[in-house]
Amino acid sequence: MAATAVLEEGKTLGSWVYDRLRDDIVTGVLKPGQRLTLDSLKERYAVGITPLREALYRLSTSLLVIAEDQRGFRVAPVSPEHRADIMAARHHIETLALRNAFQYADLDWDGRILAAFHRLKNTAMYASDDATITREWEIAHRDFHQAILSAAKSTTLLHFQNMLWDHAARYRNLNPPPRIKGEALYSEHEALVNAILARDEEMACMLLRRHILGTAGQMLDPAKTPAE
Amino acid sequence: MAATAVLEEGKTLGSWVYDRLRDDIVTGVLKPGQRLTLDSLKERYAVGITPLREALYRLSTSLLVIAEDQRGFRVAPVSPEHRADIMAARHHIETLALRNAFQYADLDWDGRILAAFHRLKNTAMYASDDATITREWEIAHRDFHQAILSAAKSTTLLHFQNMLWDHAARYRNLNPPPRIKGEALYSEHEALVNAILARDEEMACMLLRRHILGTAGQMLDPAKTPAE
DNA sequence: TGGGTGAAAAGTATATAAATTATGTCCTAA
DNA sequence: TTAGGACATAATTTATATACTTTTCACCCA
Repeated sequence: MAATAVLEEGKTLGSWVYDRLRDDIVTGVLKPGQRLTLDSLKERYAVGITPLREALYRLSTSLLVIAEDQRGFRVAPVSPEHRADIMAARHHIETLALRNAFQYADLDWDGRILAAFHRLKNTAMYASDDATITREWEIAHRDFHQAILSAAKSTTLLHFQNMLWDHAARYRNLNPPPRIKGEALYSEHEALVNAILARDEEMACMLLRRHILGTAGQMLDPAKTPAE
Repeated sequence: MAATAVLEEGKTLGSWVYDRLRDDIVTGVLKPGQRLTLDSLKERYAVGITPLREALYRLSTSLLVIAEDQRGFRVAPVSPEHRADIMAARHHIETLALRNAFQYADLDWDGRILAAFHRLKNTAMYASDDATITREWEIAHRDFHQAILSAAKSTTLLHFQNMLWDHAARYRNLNPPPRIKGEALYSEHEALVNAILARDEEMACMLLRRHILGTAGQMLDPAKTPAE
């Protein structure tokens, strides 16, 4: 099971297993609400208990893991309400970060956006089974959205955006949008790029909002999965 | 130096030392940028290295501590720019949370606000030296602001607000506002309470903004310490 | 059925060992 | 003489193994 990821130079086992755990939670390999016993994780990742605990505590602060004193750890549960809350917060935070980015707009920003968009549109979104999202697309997608906000100077907002992204990505992976919707994403991303290149801040914010929250109809039903 | 705080039933040493560390960082006992060697902390708090590391990693996710692989931990540094960023983010997040709270306004909310305000206004802000803020006021102040937002249902925004509060409180403690400014706080808080009781959302948001960011003159100089 | 008991499982903390980073000295070369 | 680099040593961080505590759960008895 364990990916072949290798411990990089200068990194600690704790950081390595932190990345692995976050990844497995976000991709849904570790299920929401699932109990995370140290013994099973120790075996799964082939590391000692100490780095494991350290990684789990780190994840608990970003709410991907729930830690309870004397009772161990479990994957954070999911719910339609929590999903709606995450998406709403993400919309607010990313809008703020985008407006912040517009204040420092320059050609480098445009360049990063164009490069990330180029990669994104040339990366397949669905795996051969048509139901799961590929890892490559997931990475390209994240890089694209980070490029969009990369001119922003507010490290605090960017840190929050980062946290929220993991949660949003988890919901997306747990319930991937239908293929038809997936194809609409291309034009949504493209429109966003064009609005930014044209320095149309209001348009860009509006498009980002729609992109995150989906259309009005979907917003009313928090159980539905809006596009990403 | 160590407070007489005692380990509660059901709590772990790790959680206890986490609270102590956060407290010592926020109150400025542990200085910004200061190196946190495990040996010195082990001695200071009289706990083993394992719970210490777990606590430090938790604090690193909320950016109060910087953790670097193989190089240990240090207290997060401060700067006028970071301070301005924290205050701006706090203003944004708390405004969003306040608007969220207004959606669920009810008499219980009013009651919590009145009770918290009553305690706050009857708690001394400055210690006998006139230069440091008392612990009691700090707690009452935090409780008051949490009461203001307590009707909000967005757990995500409230979580961010919580993180930001610690950072803001640290800056406040590192450079306490002058006594004259401190006395103006009473009326600022009171006006906020009145606006909420009157269900005047726009007024409340405006007052909260001014409360967090201070007056226009102070905003121009990020080195200045606006009121809280 | 319901509650207590005890064994097993799981979490927590310490001490120890291993690996990495930082420090300081000495030597060489300009 | 001094700047720079290599080496050895000390300090520190990281990881493991082990001991200890708490929780969980199945079982038994009332």
